[in-house]
Amino acid sequence: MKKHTIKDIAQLAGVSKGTVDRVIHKRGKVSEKALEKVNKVLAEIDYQPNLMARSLKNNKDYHLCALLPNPDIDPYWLPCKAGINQAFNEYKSLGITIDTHTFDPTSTEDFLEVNARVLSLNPDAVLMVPLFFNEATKSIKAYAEAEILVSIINNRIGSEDINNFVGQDLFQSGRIAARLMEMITPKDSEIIIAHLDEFFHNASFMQQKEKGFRDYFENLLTSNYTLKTCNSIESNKYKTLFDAIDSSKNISGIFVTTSKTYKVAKMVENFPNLSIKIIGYDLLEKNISYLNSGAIDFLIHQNPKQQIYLGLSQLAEYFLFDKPISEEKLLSIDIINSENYNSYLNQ
Amino acid sequence: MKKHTIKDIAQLAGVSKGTVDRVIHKRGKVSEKALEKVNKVLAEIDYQPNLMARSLKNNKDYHLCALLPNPDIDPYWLPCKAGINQAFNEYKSLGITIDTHTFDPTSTEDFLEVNARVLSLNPDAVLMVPLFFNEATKSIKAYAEAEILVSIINNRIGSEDINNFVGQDLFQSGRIAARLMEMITPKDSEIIIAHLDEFFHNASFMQQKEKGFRDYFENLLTSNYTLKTCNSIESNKYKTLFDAIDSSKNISGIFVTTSKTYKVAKMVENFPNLSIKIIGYDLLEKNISYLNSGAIDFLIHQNPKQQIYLGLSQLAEYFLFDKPISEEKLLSIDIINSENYNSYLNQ
DNA sequence: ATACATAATGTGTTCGAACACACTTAATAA
DNA sequence: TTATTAAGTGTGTTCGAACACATTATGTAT
Repeated sequence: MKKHTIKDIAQLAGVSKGTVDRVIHKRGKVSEKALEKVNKVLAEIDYQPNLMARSLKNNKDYHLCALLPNPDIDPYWLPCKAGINQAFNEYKSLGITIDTHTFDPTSTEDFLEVNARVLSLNPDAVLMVPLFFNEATKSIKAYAEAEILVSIINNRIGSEDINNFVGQDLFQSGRIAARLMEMITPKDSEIIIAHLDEFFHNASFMQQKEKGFRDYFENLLTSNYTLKTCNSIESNKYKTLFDAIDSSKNISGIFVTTSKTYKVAKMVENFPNLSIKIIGYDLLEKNISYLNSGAIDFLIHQNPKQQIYLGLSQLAEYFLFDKPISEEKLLSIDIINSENYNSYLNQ
Repeated sequence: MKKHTIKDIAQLAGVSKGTVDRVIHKRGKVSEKALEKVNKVLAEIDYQPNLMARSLKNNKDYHLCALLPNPDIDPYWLPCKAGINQAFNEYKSLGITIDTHTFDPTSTEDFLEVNARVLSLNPDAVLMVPLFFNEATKSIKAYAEAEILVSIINNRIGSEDINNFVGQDLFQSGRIAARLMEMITPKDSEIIIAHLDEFFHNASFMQQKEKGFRDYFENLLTSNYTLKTCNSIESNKYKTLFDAIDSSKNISGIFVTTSKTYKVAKMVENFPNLSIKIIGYDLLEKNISYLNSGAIDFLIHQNPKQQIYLGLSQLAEYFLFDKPISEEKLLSIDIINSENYNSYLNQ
């Protein structure tokens, strides 16, 4: 398993390295005889170009922009900073620069504005959380026209100009929650699917989870749960959810489709006589605290840190080593309880 | 954030690149005046050597050996092949070769023999599953004397000559199982901890899981489960476990500390009147099949593929880019049910 | 002052791929 | 026949770090 260089091949084929180079890169200007000689050698050996040398010769700096919601407004995005740093440290000595731009997740205007700013920086690629469908589609088109690669994470939206998606299968995520819920609640009891989010843009993602959740229970032959959906928003102090619990004293579980699971855990404290199991999303500090106290039973980990790290590293390796970018990278969907959350925080 | 090269630094400091090189590598033969000038420049800028150039100049081939139990004998190790391939493909163009050596997990002699063979190959590093404590310790010492790096995965054993461990916290893994078991079994019922393994060397690892499992239940204030330990081996058709279930009609759960969980699921089919929850280990085909049928409730994923991949890639990046090797890398401990196993198989 | 050692410094080459450029050959037109 | 073009081929340089080697300064002994 010797390592062959272009020089080796040239010698074996009895031509110069220039000719070998032209054959390999199909630059033409090669006689049939020479082409044949080189191809014969190439067929015999397994030529693997030295990526270090290639990359050194190229010696370009690549500029990536990460575009995500402001973690101060939605703490779900907090771990992303660590993911970006990890990618930054890994690739900074290889000619990759990464900078972060955050936008207000409550404002489509801000989203567009930040995108315009990023576009004007003319980076080589953008990694974006496409929170708002219409605005994201528009921005992505603009990037494509400027020949800027676009990867998206967390929320899958369709577009021909997207090179790469990293995230989870939300429908399946709902099914996982349903299976867990089935295991810890009494048969045929009543379960609430709670959508807690002031951000309307999350609607479609919450619904995918709900669909998966309902799908699981609909296909259960051995039991007959009652599922109720409840939309509830903070500005209303989540009154709809409170009323739903209050009116029916038969609720055994609540599936919270967003990271605001801790709000539900807190609310349930008002009903000490009820035994309500709670399954929700994301390793926010407050969620973990309720997980530890037993108020929350399971969390599903959407792993924003890993999402952004994988998205960035795919882009970096594409530029540096020509590695193909996978169109879609689905992360594992992690089930979290009070005993294993710690093993994920240190990842 | 300009990229500085040695030539840049030389120019800024008013010396030659040779002098800068001597300062950076502390090779001596530099006058105090020159040293000062160069250090001043180095303090001002953030010099990051170009790893591509460094690695190209080095242009060494590094040889890694992976040493693991034969997957045909213990299917737990089956996914490792994919992990090795992944690392191989990632690093083959960068001058890393990896070859795999398997040993019979029932034979300490074979383990020693394979280790001797690997030693005679004189690789740069060995990634080993140290199945047998004494024999592994001995082999590791031999590698260290030959100045061969040693990483271990899956089973942590202590030794000064080990550079790196990748695996899981088995005690915590037992606690996770316990928490799950608590959630799906009635209070104060009887639970069996089943050690199913013909390989005596696994004893200590099974015991760590048992300790964690018991630790969780011992610290429970609100309930009082009865835990029984049961060692059972195949050559005896797992009769001890059968008798344990048969004698007490009050068993609500079995925690299987090995990947042979499917054996227990199969056995429980003989007791259709009992409702016994089963929690065990590893994504073997047979285990997944019982997970789908509902006979197994949870599996804990020990992720052998990821373990071996991470171990190998740490070694590769150490040789190629001088990245420090972390002494210990603890993987997340994944909880698997019938709905999320698929998201792990595609990782 | 000259010879000679040693310290200090600078220059040149290498790694492999990529590509610019110079050169050779053959073919065609004037 | 000579000039001209195009096709084909080979040579040389670059990327940045590492290090061998050549060269220059500085000192000490004779």
